[in-house]
Amino acid sequence: MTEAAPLDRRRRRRQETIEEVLDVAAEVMADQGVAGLTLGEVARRMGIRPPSLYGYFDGKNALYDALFERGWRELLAVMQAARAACAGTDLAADLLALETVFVRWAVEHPAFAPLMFWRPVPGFAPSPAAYAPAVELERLSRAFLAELRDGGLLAPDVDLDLVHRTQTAVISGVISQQLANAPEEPFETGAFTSTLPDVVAMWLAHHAGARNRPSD
Amino acid sequence: MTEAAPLDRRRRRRQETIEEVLDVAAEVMADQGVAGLTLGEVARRMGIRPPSLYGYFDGKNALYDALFERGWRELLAVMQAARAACAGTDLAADLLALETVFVRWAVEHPAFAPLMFWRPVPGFAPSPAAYAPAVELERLSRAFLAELRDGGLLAPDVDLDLVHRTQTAVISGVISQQLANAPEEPFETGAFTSTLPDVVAMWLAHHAGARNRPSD
DNA sequence: GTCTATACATCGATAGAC
DNA sequence: GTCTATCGATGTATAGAC
Repeated sequence: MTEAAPLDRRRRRRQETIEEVLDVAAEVMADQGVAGLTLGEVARRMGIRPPSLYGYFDGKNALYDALFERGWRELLAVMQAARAACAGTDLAADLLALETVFVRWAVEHPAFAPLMFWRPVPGFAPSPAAYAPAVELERLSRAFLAELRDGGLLAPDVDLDLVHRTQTAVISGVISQQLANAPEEPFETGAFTSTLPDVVAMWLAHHAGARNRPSD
Repeated sequence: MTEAAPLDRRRRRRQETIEEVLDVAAEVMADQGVAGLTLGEVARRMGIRPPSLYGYFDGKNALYDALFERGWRELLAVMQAARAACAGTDLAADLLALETVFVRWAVEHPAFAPLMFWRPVPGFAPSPAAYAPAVELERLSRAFLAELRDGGLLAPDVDLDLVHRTQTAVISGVISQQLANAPEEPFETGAFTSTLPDVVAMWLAHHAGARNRPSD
């Protein structure tokens, strides 16, 4: 009682501080860009000195790694919730809804998205642990593609690997163009995010089985 | 004779030095990433001191600006040459050929592409002059879209603005995914660049007029 | 254990000598 | 046109107070 409890409190407090560092670091990235993150600015906003941060993160790249993992973990949670909320009666509508959630999260988190989808930080490569939620989300995405195939929306003999690559390409294209050319536009009226229904429809039609083509 | 000639030589030599700075800066970006460019490294590789660079470029952002313009100017020249080489007898083949040239240049210039298509440098925004070749290339691209429409490959009442946005989105998506996930893969066998025929076909089919749909 | 204080190297940038 | 000298800011790391 006199030993375990304080240790837990100490650990919890340490974890809270770690979360605060990540919160502030995300704010700095939002203001200065991903590559504009500096430990000094994080420490300044927290009211501490830069060396104190080394008690929680082993340098700047470790902080990037934690931010990379947090971003993918949040996006994974959002996508899992959206997947669970799918009605299942209209797979095409579910597909567009899921892609909408994905793109919306990306453009509404412009501080995280470049770190997660591009490689803006020289010398930083995410660790396998930080990659884990991204891998899990890819597994989820591939499972939904199989559902689309089994539901008759994709051709029965479709190459799921090719389909997955074209899907990530067109979706990441919408995100990249919106973030690079008009990051201030909201999702609803964005010049590129507003093309998402078109893009999803063209992707689906291209990989559709014969029974779903307009001519049938 | 004793005045004009030396002045020309001086100007020419100065221009040669400027080009050398850009060459070396491009090498540094290729090695260290776009954000990893430093004036010290450029000066070191040129055998001069960092302050000497200020005689040619007004700071680091001006160097980025010149690199941004040079990249778009090169890409514009490549695209103009490809456009002139088009046979014109098969517009769909010409389209794929042009997009192939575009994507190939991007993935084969990984040092320039992020600077041109993303925003990896905090605090840097390209000047209107540096944007000029990019604007010219967009004009060229829109003109070709009108040709596709007049040639019957796109619907007669197609929204050229929307078509242009979806086109840039899907093409930049292929480039972004290839550069971010497998930058070392060559264009021919890249996991994402190899989907380019699929992506171009799905884009074209989506915006095609009725006479070009498979059912006709 | 956590923090402050401090030192060190490197970066972009400017001023002024030659 | 190039250099030295120098500045402020930054990332990294160590020493030592509490």
